[in-house]
Amino acid sequence: MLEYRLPDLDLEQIARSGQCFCWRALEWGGYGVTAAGRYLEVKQQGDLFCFTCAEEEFYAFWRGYFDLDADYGAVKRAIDPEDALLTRAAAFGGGIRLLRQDLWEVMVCFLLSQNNNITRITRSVRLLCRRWGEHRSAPGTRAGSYFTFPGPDDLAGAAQEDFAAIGFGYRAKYMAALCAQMRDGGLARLEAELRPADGAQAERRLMELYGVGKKVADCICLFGLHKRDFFPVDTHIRHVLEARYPLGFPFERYQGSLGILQQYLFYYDLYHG
DNA sequence: AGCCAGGAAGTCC
DNA sequence: GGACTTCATGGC
Repeated sequence: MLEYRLPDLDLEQIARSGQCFCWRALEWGGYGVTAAGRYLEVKQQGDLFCFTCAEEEFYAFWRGYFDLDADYGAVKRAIDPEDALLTRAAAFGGGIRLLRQDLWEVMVCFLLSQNNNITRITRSVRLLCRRWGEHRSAPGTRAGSYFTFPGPDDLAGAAQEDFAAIGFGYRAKYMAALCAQMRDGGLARLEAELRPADGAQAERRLMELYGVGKKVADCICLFGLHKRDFFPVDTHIRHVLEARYPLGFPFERYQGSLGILQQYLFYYDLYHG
């Protein structure tokens, strides 16, 4: 059990932020986090966090996952104090961080996200993992075991109908096509192409995938490739931009952290009273 | 309480 | 511009 005091981090906000769909709220107040074949339980009390992993694994993986090397306080301080909405949004959802998630997991989750809601996406992902993921034991955690997120090769035996049956709806055909393309090294080749690419190239390449339009491609770039200047525009953000930034959002001013501000605005629009 | 309509982090044709 | 799957959600 590891304990750290960490700034600018709020587990509940991240869990509800809609950037990840593999977190589970546990009865005792902690969260079970599945990512890239690993599992961790973490509990927050104020700015004090208890992690179930060993220090070694924390530094090797989870520190990066939670993006703990980035200075979110600096991002918030750089917000124009005359921008009342952004200031309020950052105060309201200031515990959100951009997780460094697994690319494949993000691709699948956001392929599912179109015309869908967070609750239902989470449910579909849970069913996907339970059916095709690997059941592993997790000593030192309260749950004791977890299911990994199945990779494209794990899903070789899954048909379009199987995806439809776990709530994918009409998106099942996108998922089947994605799995077919990403099997047998396809995913590794795509990732090798995307990582070094600039934002525009990565976005264009992702949009070639069936079922991936600009919005989903932008989410994959932001959450799956950690390209921090993507600013996905969905129905909520579109509404905010139209209502609150009639002269245009100051994209140039916030180069380098646009994705974080997008998260603050999205979360604020979704949950503030 | 139980039903029903509108809507959900959009994309394809 | 219309169709698309399904279902949690809120209004009545």
